[in-house]
Amino acid sequence: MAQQGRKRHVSITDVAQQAGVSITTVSHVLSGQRPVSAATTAKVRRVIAELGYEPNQLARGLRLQRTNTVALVIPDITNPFYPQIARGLQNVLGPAGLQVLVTSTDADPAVEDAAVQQMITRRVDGLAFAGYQTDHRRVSPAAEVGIPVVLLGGRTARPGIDVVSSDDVAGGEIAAGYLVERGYRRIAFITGPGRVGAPANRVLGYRHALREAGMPSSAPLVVREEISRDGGARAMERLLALRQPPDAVLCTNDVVALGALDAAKARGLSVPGDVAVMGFDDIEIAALTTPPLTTVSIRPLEQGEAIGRLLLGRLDGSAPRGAQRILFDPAVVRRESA
Amino acid sequence: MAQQGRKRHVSITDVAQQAGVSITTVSHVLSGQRPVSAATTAKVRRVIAELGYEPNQLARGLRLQRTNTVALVIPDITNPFYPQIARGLQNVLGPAGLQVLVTSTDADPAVEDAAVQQMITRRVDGLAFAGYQTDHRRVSPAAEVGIPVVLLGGRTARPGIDVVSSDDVAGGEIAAGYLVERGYRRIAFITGPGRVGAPANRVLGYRHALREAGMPSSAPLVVREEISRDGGARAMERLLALRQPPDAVLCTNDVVALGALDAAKARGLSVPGDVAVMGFDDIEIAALTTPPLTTVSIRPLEQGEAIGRLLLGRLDGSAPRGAQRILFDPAVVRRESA
DNA sequence: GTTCCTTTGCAAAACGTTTTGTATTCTGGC
DNA sequence: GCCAGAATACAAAACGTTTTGCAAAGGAAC
Repeated sequence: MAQQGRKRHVSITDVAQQAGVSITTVSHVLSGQRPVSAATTAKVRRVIAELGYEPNQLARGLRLQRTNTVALVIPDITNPFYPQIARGLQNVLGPAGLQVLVTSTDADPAVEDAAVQQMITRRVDGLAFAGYQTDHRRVSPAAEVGIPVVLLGGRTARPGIDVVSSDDVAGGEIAAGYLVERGYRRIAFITGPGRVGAPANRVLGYRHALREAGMPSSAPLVVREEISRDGGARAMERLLALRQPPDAVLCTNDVVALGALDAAKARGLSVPGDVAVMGFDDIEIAALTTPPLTTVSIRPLEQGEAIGRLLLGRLDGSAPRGAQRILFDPAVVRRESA
Repeated sequence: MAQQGRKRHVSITDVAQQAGVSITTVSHVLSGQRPVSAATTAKVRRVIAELGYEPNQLARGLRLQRTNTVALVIPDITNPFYPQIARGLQNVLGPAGLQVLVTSTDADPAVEDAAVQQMITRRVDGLAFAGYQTDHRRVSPAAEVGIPVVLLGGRTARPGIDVVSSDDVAGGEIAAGYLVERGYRRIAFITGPGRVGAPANRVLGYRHALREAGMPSSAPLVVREEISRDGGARAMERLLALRQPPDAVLCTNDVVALGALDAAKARGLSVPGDVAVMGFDDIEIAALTTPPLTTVSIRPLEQGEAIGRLLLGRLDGSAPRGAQRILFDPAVVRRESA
């Protein structure tokens, strides 16, 4: 019987009837938009409490042209990066009464387009979008009808669209800088085969930092391998076999670092005593390796919060006219491997 | 300018005007609810395409009393279990045109109640709810107004509310059965201090399986420790110090198993040669330990899908009247540690 | 006692759909 | 040539709000 749901939803009309006033008056009591006498206010409030009335958000949205809903369109909620984004978003949007509609697209452009379209028909108040190679064309239908859009991880500036992204170049610099500071003299980098995207940018930052420090950062020290645990192990073996092996190695992500750790262990080397290892991304596993992995966090939670603030700013009109681009400096998470 | 969004939303009225027909006709063309002449149909369709018209889901929902939205209320989207649920849910709901509204509550009853209330005012078509100690009272306001509800992980039968849950007792049985089958003769269990919930049920299943196999499953072999990596290590040390140490140990979850692995390694024992180790939950890390951890998956993705199907069944009325309770048998994920 | 504000409450329109009842036109049978 | 019935299109109501324009009532000033 609880299941049956015989109880009808109570509407503003019910309240008005029960209180013996017009729905206008009820609305005004609720919004304070126009003054209502104390007596009437009290009566209406009592009835509202008795009946447990809550305004229908659908009708409200239709009238107000505002749904208090924000869309989050991402490649895959199952990738641990995005739940953090979602959480950050909710952290700042929730207190403002907004809720989050999430869709995973598997980074398929057709699915992405459909999702954006779907969100438009639902009249979401804002859209946070992340693709694989985040492309502003995916979201332009939303932007065109005036929905505030924030792109996550866009590589380059977009025409008039806000972007939140982690600064991978800075990340490479920061990581390398940390190692330099800790006294390592020969710092290697294990990266992927590609020449674009986060891995490439991290190498860029690494090179820059080492150049500044007057240390070598090229040829034998930068090794390209498949981005995987095995790839990391193979790369590490190559580095350790060098005539002048590195005393520290930076890995383009934590999984690769895991492989590097494997290879070092296989050679009987101690980490960080014989060779330091450092990763990127601070995935959950990083805290659980032996030794626990020193890594660089790209602060997804804060990125999510930044997206939320950006959206909120657009909604209440407090944001500047032009597009904003918020870059996050990654942060070193110091554990024991470096 | 893309940002400005001067383009107004196109409504059914615009289409009707442009096509020189009434909005009724446009609606009928779209729904096929009543026949419309071929000529008119063609004309209307052309205009719709030209204008890029898509019905406003808000207005639609208001009229139809159906929003094509399902709420997912969970403790924390950041806990890797729930994104899998979310994904499973979307997998079955998406093709039916439903979208998912997600909220994290941190398992705070006040927040949970607010979230459920919020979802009701949004007139979601269904509600999937998971709490820490999932309690049906949290969701009864929704059930009372006739919103189909599915509880995730409820421990006992609920009055008329569908439940999806993993069968922890069966999980314990399956895990222990697997070890028995592989020839282990002295099987221990590391569990938490509590006497209720998943850990306790797993122990129950384990006991049952061993009793059936005529093996010991009590006193020194079941050890209670804090559920953490360190706790796992301490428990394992106690087990290994026994006069008759076990040849296999089951851990109440993967993190505890990680600790057990640590302790075995510290003693210079090989896994699974000297002692086998097995976990529960199949978290991401499980595949990355050395040796990779054999564990038991509670199949969260499938649970999410089951929730979706349950909800869909309630929505299209194809479900039986009574409440359903779907229990998932966990599945052994065989790797190398046992 | 009239006039003029101020206070208080209501009626009606609008948001964008779907659906029902009805009016018009067409078709064919007689 | 008329009529029944089918085919086609439309007007209007309803979903549940918020907001604007007005009207009624009350009080103060003259």
